[in-house]
Amino acid sequence: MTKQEMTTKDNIAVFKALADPIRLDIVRYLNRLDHEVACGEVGQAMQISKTSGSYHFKILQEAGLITAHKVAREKYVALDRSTFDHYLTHFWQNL
Amino acid sequence: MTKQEMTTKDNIAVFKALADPIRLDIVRYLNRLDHEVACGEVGQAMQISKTSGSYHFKILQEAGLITAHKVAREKYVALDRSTFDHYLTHFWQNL
DNA sequence: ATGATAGTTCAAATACTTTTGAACTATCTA
DNA sequence: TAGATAGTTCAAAAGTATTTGAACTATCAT
Repeated sequence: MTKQEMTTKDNIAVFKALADPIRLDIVRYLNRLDHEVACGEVGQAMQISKTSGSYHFKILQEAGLITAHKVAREKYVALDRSTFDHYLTHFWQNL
Repeated sequence: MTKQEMTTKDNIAVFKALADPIRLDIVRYLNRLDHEVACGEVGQAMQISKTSGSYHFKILQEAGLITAHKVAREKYVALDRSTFDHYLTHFWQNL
């Protein structure tokens, strides 16, 4: 996706995803660890149910804030720092 | 407010404020103009009712994203770029 | 003083987000 | 194969956010 193709929609999805205390905690956790972690481990650390975890990871993923890949039973997630950089760090450039 | 006093709450208010298409449009408008504008002018440009405008400006103001001061009947608003810089541009430092 | 303009407040209505538990798929371990 | 574990999906319930119109305050112009 090029800069010219950026829409308000993308922007909004990113800010919506970050506008929640649980999801911001997940982001903090993944940032500290700085490597792939299974959803279950994160969910336990956040003390949320697996259903709630599944919901929040989906929102972060759809906003492009995390990458995910499944290995057998487990889904490993990590921050996609390029998305943070694009929409936050370079906010004024991409507004 | 010092960096040490930053709470999740502030963070969330900023992201919530930006997680709305109308408010993001207001931010774009104020960014382009880059000077104080009366709420009414912005509201007209956004094609929203004055009640809706009042609501959205309040949310932006409470998040610290705009400054406002009243001159007689009119309320003039402008972006508070330091808040954007703090929470967006320097996101990782203040996470 | 009267009438218009800028903005706020309130409460009701609508729309959207999040949580919950049960049922489900797929994988693992014994 | 049976039972456990990781995660998803669904629908209902609960919780929030947004819009609306009417009533209001304060200022402005005649």
